[in-house]
Amino acid sequence: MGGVLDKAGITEAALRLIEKKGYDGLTMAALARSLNVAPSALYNHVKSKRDVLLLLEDHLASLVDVSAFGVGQWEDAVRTWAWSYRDVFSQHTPLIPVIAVLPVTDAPQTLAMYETVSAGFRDAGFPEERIVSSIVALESFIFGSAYDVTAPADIFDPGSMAEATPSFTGAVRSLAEQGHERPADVAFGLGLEALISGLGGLRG
Amino acid sequence: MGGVLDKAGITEAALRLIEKKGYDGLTMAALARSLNVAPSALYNHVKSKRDVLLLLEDHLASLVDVSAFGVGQWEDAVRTWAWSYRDVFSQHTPLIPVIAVLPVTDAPQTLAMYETVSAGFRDAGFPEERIVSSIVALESFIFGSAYDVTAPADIFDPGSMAEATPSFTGAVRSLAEQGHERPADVAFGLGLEALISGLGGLRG
DNA sequence: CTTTGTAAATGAATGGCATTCATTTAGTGG
DNA sequence: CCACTAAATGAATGCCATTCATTTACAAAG
Repeated sequence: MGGVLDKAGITEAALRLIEKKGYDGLTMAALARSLNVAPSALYNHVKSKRDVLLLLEDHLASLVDVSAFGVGQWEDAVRTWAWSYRDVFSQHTPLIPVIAVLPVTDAPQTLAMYETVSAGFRDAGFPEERIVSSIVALESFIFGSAYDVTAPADIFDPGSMAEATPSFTGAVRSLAEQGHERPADVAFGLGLEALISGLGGLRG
Repeated sequence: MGGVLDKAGITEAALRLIEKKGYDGLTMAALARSLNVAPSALYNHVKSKRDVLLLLEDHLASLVDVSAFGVGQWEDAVRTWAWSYRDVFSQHTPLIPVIAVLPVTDAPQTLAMYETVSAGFRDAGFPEERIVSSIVALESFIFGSAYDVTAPADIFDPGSMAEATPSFTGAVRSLAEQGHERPADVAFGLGLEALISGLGGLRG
């Protein structure tokens, strides 16, 4: 009865499970069941559940669009990359705490993404010693913004505290009246453009 | 045997516990033990463990330094606030997923922080409909950067993949040689200054 | 003082979870 | 045909949050 299982199959099954049941439904038991296998069988292929999350993360990194680096303007490439990166991970926020502490050695697709992005920054004229910091700054913003996408629409409703917080209440109301675009998208666009123009100034 | 427990006491005990054992050590059982009480007793005062995390979050919000708003330049106030905010939550990253989805109604101290910051933005000349988006953009960056502080030093070491990723490897090396400051602080400073100057341009 | 009501604490259960391990099964190369 | 190895099994472990029927302590009302 050798080997219906491997890392690719586990990753795929995990993705299907998450799509159907969300991250709460992603248990080792459920994952095993979806593969018609006993839970303990999974441990022949992954060391722990964290390993599964790591496989997922690296797979998702391969979905991020880096194709604009090397063609056209640096600004446009960063824009495309950042929006795509945020969109992918906004569906997978439980992975963010994992990524944040994940050594890139363990994630080849993620490393490949960094390579493409780094080359794009270098070719755009960034001094070498600022490249990693600039990417990290953008990534931090992207991860934070990914959470933002999942927030409930009324998260900023001050409720009964409205009178005590006039400035904030007014600002929230004003945005709501204005808003056609998703609030999370407005904030992301605003911050991203600020980062692009600010970081762009570091080029030699 | 009425009432040795209340929300303030639970919050304080939880903070002490986290300081000593980290967030892995923060279990309802351990929290109860630290208060000399049975685990089930906690449920007379909080609805769930998530409630405890919520109490913690709101307490931490009160530690964020907003004192610079209303005195001096908007830029300086944002800088002080943002660094302080990041420093506080970099010690409490497990709360970030909670905050991200937390309606402000349930967190009075957090709401108070937003009020002060909003007023600072308004007084600095921000159009009302951009205030919330600007704050959200900054907050997203701050939360993402808080994770960054906790990352291991060698997180970007490409290991055996170094030859396959020359641009990235070079950039990582270059930063390491350069660096006296903590890498997370460099990236945060870079991104924050970019956001401050980019968002500052929205003022009327 | 006693009665009555209420808030708070108890301890025993429940169900879910990741993980471990001794054992079995099934192929593969000598 | 045998020996080795990789993979799957199912039963157990230990930790966890949460629930609930029951008891305890106290305070206010008669």
